[in-house]
Amino acid sequence: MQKYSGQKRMLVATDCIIFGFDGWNIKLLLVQRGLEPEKHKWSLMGGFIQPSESPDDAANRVLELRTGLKNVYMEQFQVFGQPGRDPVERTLSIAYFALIDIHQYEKQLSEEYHPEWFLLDEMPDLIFDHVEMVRLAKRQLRYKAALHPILFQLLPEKFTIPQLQALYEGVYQTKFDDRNFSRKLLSTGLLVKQPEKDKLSSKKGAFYYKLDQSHYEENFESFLNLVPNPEKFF
Amino acid sequence: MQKYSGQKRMLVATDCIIFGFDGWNIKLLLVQRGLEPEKHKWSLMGGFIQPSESPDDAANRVLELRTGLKNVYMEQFQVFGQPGRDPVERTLSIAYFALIDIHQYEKQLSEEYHPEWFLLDEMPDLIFDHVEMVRLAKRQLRYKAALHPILFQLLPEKFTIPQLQALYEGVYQTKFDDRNFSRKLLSTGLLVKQPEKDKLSSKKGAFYYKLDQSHYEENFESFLNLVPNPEKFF
DNA sequence: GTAAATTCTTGTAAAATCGACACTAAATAA
DNA sequence: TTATTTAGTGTCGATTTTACAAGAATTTAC
Repeated sequence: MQKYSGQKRMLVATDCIIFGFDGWNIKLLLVQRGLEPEKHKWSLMGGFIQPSESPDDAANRVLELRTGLKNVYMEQFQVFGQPGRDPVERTLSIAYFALIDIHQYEKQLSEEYHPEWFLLDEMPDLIFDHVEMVRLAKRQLRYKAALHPILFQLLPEKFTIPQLQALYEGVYQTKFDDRNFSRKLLSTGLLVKQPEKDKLSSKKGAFYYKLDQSHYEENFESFLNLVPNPEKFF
Repeated sequence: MQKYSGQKRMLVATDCIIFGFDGWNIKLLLVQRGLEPEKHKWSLMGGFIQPSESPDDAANRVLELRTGLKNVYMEQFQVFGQPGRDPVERTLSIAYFALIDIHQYEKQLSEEYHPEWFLLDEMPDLIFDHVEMVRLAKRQLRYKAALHPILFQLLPEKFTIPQLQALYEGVYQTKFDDRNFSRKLLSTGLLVKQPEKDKLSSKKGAFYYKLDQSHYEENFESFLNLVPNPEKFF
């Protein structure tokens, strides 16, 4: 194999900010780092890109290895590459954020790395520049979710409108008008009403809905307006 | 220096899709590749990241080296990292797009690498996966410009509303209603009217405007609506 | 077993925004 | 002086958004 001479190679990793939603709060999945330096300190889930892998492959492999989950919504959002960010040696990190249904995860939990969920405002100190990664991932999540229906990925297959609203309110840390929210949501045509109600979280009970999958994929690019004045939140 | 053992290092480059606007059409600045393989074939402007540089530093250095331009609007938008994308050896590329005032460029042109401007639909074959990079950069440009006032970066300091409209029409390959466009634009409060008119491109002459720089920076995150039904164009 | 309480969902009306089209104004060319 | 071109403002109806009200389905309290 030919080589480009006189150039310095470097390690490249992926790190993934994994968001989950437990019905009340947004959470973040963290692990304790398994190797020196900073061993046992909390960290995002990451790993080095292998020779046969694309960055997306690597991010998916790491996610599956650590959580057992496949086919997760994941999006590359930024490269972190300050020369000194990893004190051991020059390492570039491609940051992803992933959205998973927290309950689906609990069943498939991989025990080996004992990951834990943290509330966003109870996050421990993280290694390297991971705090900054989380900050930008939150920002990116707010940005993207203001325009596109990605937050559905955090809910189970069947969910109620009040659940979805609680999720939006968690992401934007504010209250929305219930009446307008549900009407806007239904007018998108993304939801398919189910015959059953969820009777756990309220007296009256709210009907379950599913995503209209084909409609969802077709209209993923078009802009929603579930969040009034989204620029206020960036 | 400690090392992570058992991991494969790789080359990391930046490639930059440079957009310009000549008053009528959007153009792309390309160079002929200076090293084997594919020497002399057309290519985006790129270069390897050096040990002391962040990816942003590298992208700016390459841009200045090739065009003489500093302080250019530039945005990282995607990592390209398929294992076989560079046949010589594993190379990751962090893709940026840049927006420059084509006339300002012409004066500072660096002759060494004889770059050339190409119309988007008269683009030559490019090396590696650069055609795909350009495709995604165009898409990203349309996406971002539908929401945020980035296209101003392609115009000189003083410009007219019809010029700006021509630019938007070039990006989206469509006609907008002149009357609605200018009214929307003025209502953003981003523009400061100048006393002089541009008398070159029309009989009546259109007033020059400048960007209100502080207003521009403050409101960069808020969403515009200069492009009706933007989702149609993605 | 009835009334009160909770909360999900549909209604309504005012306000703001958007888009289609008309028209005026400024300058030049003939 | 008149015709021509084109920049920019006006108007109005349609649509969308927001704020606030009321109705409907349950469950709990007594």
